[in-house]
Amino acid sequence: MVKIENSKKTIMNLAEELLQDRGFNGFSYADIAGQLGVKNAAIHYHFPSKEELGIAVIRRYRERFKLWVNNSRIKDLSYPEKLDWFFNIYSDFRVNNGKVCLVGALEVEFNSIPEGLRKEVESLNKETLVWLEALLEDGREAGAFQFKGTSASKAAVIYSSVQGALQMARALGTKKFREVVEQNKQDVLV
Amino acid sequence: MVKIENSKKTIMNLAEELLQDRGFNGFSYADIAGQLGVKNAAIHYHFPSKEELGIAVIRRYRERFKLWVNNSRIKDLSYPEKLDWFFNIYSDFRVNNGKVCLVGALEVEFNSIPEGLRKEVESLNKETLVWLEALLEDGREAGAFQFKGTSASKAAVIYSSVQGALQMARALGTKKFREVVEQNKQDVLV
DNA sequence: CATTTTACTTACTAAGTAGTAAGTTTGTCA
DNA sequence: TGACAAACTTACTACTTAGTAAGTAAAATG
Repeated sequence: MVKIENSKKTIMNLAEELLQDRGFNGFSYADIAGQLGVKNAAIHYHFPSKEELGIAVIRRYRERFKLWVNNSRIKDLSYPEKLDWFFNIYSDFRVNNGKVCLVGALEVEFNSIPEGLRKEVESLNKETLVWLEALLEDGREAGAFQFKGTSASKAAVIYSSVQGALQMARALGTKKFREVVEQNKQDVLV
Repeated sequence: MVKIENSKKTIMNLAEELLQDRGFNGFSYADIAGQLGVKNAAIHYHFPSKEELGIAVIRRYRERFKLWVNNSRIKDLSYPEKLDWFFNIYSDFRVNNGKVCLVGALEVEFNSIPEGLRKEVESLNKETLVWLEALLEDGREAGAFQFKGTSASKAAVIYSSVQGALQMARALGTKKFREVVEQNKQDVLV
């Protein structure tokens, strides 16, 4: 018997990577078990269904995001620095094996994933937009940002473009992703 | 024996819809055969492998785009009208059963689709960006558009954001997609 | 030390996957 | 009318999928 240390966490880490690499329909329990050197059923012991595994991964991601944005290390940054921090989340995805955003990946498969997963994706998407919208709103009032339209619609453009750019970079390379980030920054920084 | 009229075309139409609805790994030959009322093998007769079917669909889409942009009905439009035409392609996707962009869908699955398909996606993505970049470049010179940065990077932001917004609309609704289109227009129109 | 709980393996099911080979029906054309 | 090709069906293979039930080994607990 092969024992995994910190089983649940390790399985979720792998599932998260696979999700960002191939999407929900693109990986199987066998992929996870294989990489960990255990049998399929060992994964089912910790996460009876694939839906539960997916939900656990996104729920953890949501918690992580909540912790980050409420952490003083990020809360005390200037407005442009906060925006940079946001872009860097996705730059790290790109650099780290060409991952895409969890939200985008699961929304492409939205019509073929379980209900519970869809709800989690919706929540994560909303929470991210709410944070970004507040940043843009406050930053504009403080004179750090400038842009036309509402901060809600500008947040939607920025988030959706970063999401799309991570996907585009799969076909066109990292340079294309960086182009999108730099253009977005130019578009809002005073 | 059930005969399909215009078999190849009908199969490609269905495959395109399924691709935009669930992605490449999200549909099977059985889905197509079932909807057409024929057997699996009938699909294999026209498209021996799933890769060939996928390639055929994207190649046809590329041809269609080429024909459109070279058609006088679009070529003779004003710069803002051309931009509107571009956005309307994707608005139609959204309205028509919440489809997403072929490029985005296949780039999410990029690491788990056949080689030949990846090359087609890359080509379609490039061709779209080249057209949009030229529109922005010429429109800016003519005084119809204004934006910071290069027309290449602005084209990348617009295209990736529309791609991302179609996905986002799956979780957050059509309103969110429209928000992104309107914001993009405000960002470039003088 | 005995018992129970945790974390796995073995062995399986039922369903779905792409793909193939051989046979059948139907329309076309010489 | 006969031959042939096009467009299917039947019947199958080999493989992968999520998920389950029963058994085992090791660690924790009393």
